[in-house]
Amino acid sequence: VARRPHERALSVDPAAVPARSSRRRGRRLPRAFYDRDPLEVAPELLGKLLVRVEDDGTETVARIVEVEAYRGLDDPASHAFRGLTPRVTTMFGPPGHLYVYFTYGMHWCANVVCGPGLAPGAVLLRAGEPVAGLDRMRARRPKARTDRQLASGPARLAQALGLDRRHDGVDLVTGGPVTLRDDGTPPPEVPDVSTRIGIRVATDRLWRWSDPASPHVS
DNA sequence: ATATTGATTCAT
DNA sequence: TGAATCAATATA
Repeated sequence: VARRPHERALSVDPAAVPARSSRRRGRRLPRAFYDRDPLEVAPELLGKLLVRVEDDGTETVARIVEVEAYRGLDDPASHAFRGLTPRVTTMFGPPGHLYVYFTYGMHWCANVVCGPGLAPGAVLLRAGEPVAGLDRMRARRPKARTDRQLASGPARLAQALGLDRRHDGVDLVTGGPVTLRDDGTPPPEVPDVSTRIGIRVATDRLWRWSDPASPHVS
């Protein structure tokens, strides 16, 4: 039985249409994305969306504009370098989980655990551009005098999204309070590359990447 | 340039 | 049990 054009258009299954948030926020990154060396993953994280969903359903979203790679085996600056300790348990687990640590007596920083396999690597999320939930971010970061200061810095980013000890180990892939999404924005073709910040060892490695076009880099 | 702040780790 | 370390921020 032949269908008229307008009937065709109406034959789309509504259940096949992505949910609103999925359409707007793009697609969740699959496990395989993380299951690689952090040096490969890190620059590809630029442009991705870090999405925090609170218990009441509120979303705060930041676009990643600055990252640093840390490896375990051969990287003295990595928390995993000296082997498995209680703090770095998440880094030694499977890729695609969030590793959140406490530093300088007051700050939390969020990392993405990479691979390959159970190799203890991670990418530190150093800065983001606020995309949604700005009011919530401002409330969490009362000391930010401008919106640029909301998430430009690893501890600022974590604070803006309300990330702390509770989120260490959360799975970014299977759906939960924190996810990473690809809305089609490609990483910069030519990212800025530089040495990592705030470390005292292995300072010569060019393992920091940022978006040269973003004013939100730390 | 400097004060802040406390968990984590390793060495007694 | 104690000292050293620490992938930062805010204010001056």
